[in-house]
Amino acid sequence: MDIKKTYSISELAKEFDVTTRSIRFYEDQELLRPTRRGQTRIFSSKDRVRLKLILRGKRMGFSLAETKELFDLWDETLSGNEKQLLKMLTILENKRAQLEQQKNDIAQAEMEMDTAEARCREALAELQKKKKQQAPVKEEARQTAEN
Amino acid sequence: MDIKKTYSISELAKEFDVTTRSIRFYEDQELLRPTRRGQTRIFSSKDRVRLKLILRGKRMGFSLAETKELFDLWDETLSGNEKQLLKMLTILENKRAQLEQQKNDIAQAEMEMDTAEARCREALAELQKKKKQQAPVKEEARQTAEN
DNA sequence: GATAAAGTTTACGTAAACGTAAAGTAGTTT
DNA sequence: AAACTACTTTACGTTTACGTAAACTTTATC
Repeated sequence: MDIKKTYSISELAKEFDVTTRSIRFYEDQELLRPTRRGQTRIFSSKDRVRLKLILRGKRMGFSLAETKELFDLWDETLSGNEKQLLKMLTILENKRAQLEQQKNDIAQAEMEMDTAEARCREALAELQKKKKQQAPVKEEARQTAEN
Repeated sequence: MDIKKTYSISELAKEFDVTTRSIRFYEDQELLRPTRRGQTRIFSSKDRVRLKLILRGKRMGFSLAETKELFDLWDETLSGNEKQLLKMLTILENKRAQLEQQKNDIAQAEMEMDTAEARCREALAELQKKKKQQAPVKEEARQTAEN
């Protein structure tokens, strides 16, 4: 199905640029459930997907506990009990609200960064003007320097 | 001219739903710089804005250190040194890249939540069908119960 | 068969972001 | 004046998410 069936710990660590320590920690917290050959961990492509989700969750500001809760809930829905299904739906709604908030936050931040950048560029332009007054440059030289 | 000139610590705490402990911590970390009347803190509307920014930063997954760095850099640009201005511009570019990443993450998450929700609803529909088969209900009764 | 390479467990350490007493001050209400 | 309220400082405690070192095993290579 996927590109590959199993992965070693360092393969995953390299691919996602995390330490093996982190991966072991995620297993300890029961976010990953690798099998074993001897004492060596063997990760499935499902584990790989989960790792990807964990890291995306982190970038979005989710704690490992939150992510684990989602994983567990999702697993429970697969053995479809009605109560779990309904709970999952409400949690999904909550998460959606969170995402909306984040989108607003990002939009705001982008606007403020626009004005901040504009002010920076203005200030820089001012400095350039002063420089020119102090040390005016011949036209020919300026043309090449502006490149 | 804002709504008000100064704020007490508990006013801000209430407005933004944080503890006074947190606000004092932010001051300790030099993200806020309230003045004092005696030993009592007095927050300006600038502090209020910064608090808002701090909290938004947190929601976006920024550490207090990151936010402080931005504050400090911004302050330095106001006393416009060229080097600082250029540094600010490059940092702004980095932040923009971060925001792009976050927007991608959010979009991905939304898609996956869509499919997750769909599966939940399907599973629920299946359960409803089984229920009906086990205990079929009279039409009239169902009509009112469905409300 | 020595040695390196990649894996393991155990366990103490750490940075961030507060929580939570404890104990004191300053103003103001009864 | 006693009590209440809002504020303060000091300082130790806690959770999260790993870092880091020490001391093995297992497997591949020279």
